[in-house]
Amino acid sequence: MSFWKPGTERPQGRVVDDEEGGVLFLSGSHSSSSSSYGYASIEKQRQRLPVYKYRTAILYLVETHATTIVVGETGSGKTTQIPQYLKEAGWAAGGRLIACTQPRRLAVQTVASRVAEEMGVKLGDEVGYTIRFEDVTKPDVTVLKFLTDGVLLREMMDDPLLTKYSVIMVDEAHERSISTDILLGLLKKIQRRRPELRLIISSATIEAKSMSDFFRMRKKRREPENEEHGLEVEPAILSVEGRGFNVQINYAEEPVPDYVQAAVSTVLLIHEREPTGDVLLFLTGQDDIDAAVQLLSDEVQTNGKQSSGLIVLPLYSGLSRAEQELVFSPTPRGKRKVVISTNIAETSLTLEGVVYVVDSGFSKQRFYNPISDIENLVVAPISKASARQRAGRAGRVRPGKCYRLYTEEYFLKHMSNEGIPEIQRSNMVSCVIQLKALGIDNILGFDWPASPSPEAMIRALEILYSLGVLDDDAKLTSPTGFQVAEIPLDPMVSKMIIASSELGCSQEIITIAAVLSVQSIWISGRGMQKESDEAKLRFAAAEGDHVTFLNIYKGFHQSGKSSQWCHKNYINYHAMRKVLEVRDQLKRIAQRIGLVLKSCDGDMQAVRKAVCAGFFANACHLEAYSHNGMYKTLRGSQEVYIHPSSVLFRVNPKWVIYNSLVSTDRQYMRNVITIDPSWLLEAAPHFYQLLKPDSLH
DNA sequence: GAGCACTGC
Repeated sequence: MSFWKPGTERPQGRVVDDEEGGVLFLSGSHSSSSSSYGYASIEKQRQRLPVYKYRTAILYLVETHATTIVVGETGSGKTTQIPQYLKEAGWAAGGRLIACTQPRRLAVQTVASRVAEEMGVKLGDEVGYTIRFEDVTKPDVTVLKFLTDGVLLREMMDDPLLTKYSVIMVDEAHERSISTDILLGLLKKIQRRRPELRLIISSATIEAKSMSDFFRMRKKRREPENEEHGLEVEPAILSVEGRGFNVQINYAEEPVPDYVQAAVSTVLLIHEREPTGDVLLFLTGQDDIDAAVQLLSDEVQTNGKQSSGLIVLPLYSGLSRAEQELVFSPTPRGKRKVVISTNIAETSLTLEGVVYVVDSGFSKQRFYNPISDIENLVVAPISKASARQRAGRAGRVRPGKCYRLYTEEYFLKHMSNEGIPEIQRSNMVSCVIQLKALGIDNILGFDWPASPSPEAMIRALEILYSLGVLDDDAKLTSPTGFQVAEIPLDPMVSKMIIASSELGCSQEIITIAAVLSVQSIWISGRGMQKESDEAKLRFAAAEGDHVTFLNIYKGFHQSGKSSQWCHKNYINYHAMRKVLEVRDQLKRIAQRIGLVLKSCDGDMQAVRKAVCAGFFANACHLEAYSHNGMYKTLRGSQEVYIHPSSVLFRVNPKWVIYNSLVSTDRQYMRNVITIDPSWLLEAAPHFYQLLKPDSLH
């Protein structure tokens, strides 16, 4: 094991043990084995959670502070217990509600049902939840409401001050998702108008200090509003220890030249030298993972003796439901499971039984370039916070070990403390329209927990202006702007839907919008390319991918929404169910905002014009001299190609519009449709007026 | 002839 030096034993050997270790939030004492078996009443179990001994403190802080920040590691029980404490203390009296937000739907559902169970009530009565497509609450009965932060943002459109809530707990704030950040910015504004509202920001990392700075109330001269309420303006910070076990950290002695290879060797070393316990290996994406699975499987084949007993399983979101579920099956006696995963296992999924974590130090991250208006997925180094989170995955059942495929020096000196918040890595178009719809006029002056770049904001304003969603004063136009804001999709898609109402093809366009909003309706898999491609040809339309989607939807509908039909045609049944759900929601919204639901009965010109009305900015022209299918974007003369998965691949029509770009070695257009260039001037005269008329021929 | 980290309304 010369490649590795033994882990540097830190004080208490905790996961959160680095140079900032002693700061303020780490309570040293924690029970290392509080899990016990056998019967215990729910009440006893609740009292055994680390958060229980802070119950009085938390309630006191919430009573006396506008904002309370709770730093708690996984297993502290904060998410399930704090809402119950608040209810027990009377915060839900008088028809008020307590809200607890989560970034993900699954978490909302599981936490809500757990809390309902602990309280001995039926889910949907006193304890309920709301996620997109599912509202499991009862008016005047539900007092504890769990919801995604996105849903709470939507609720603000009807009730900007969130008047029915007495306390709002924003959980997992350290993940810094876009909707969490918007929510935090808006909640800060609400606090000024509603000093009686209490906020609890719950986070797993030590970033609490910057969060505290953000929520510090400025004292206004002459009107010490909050002092009248007897509230502290300074947020309170409380730290609750977790219930994880010690994780011993090991670093690479030297930087590794190839992390996939190093990861595979490390897994084999663990298998050879360490006692039983499953291994979780973090890589960046499907390519890495498939390569590692292959290398390990080869090893098992050729070197059977040492590596027998290894069960190697890949895990990423693109896998089918059944393939994903394999990783949760219990490891047979005498075997060792190795799960090779993307970041999905860092936050979204929890694997029990993991004792060893191998961390490559990388993940795929989205970056947005506001100059080219292109979002890219890039393999980038993770932050210290992520590294700790990954390591913690080894300490859920018993003390574990984490092998970092980078040096300690690299960790200490070169890794950033926190990742870049998503809002600084994304296109801001949806964000801007949401704020506008909530009446925030001065978008550029909005007080964010982390500010997006001015370039990204300006680019978003430009795009929204060209869509006719914002006017010269950057106010929402009526009705288009307000309608776009009501539709929970990218504004370009929303604009397409609105245009389809006038063009008489809204039934078709709503179907297309629903298909575009799911990841992929095709079954992916390396072994079945050929069959899958042949199936695609059965639906292929000369106009392009959007019309092909219509053909598929029609076939699915005519089959009676049959899963066998999907299977036969290499179409993902679950994705199609999702399409139906989204389509239903869009239909309801369209009716509510006064759009005409109408079918164009096969007039695909209307459909193409509607696509044009939303996506005119993505128009491309085939280069005349090009023999390899090179297109240039009209707007920026960017070099782009039709993606091989498109039905128009190798067809290469002269004029196309794409739905999105995928950047690898080239820029590929995904989901492409043919257009007539004269429609561009019709759809967006202001946008294309500078182009010479002859350039459109 | 290529490939989609992960969420969410």
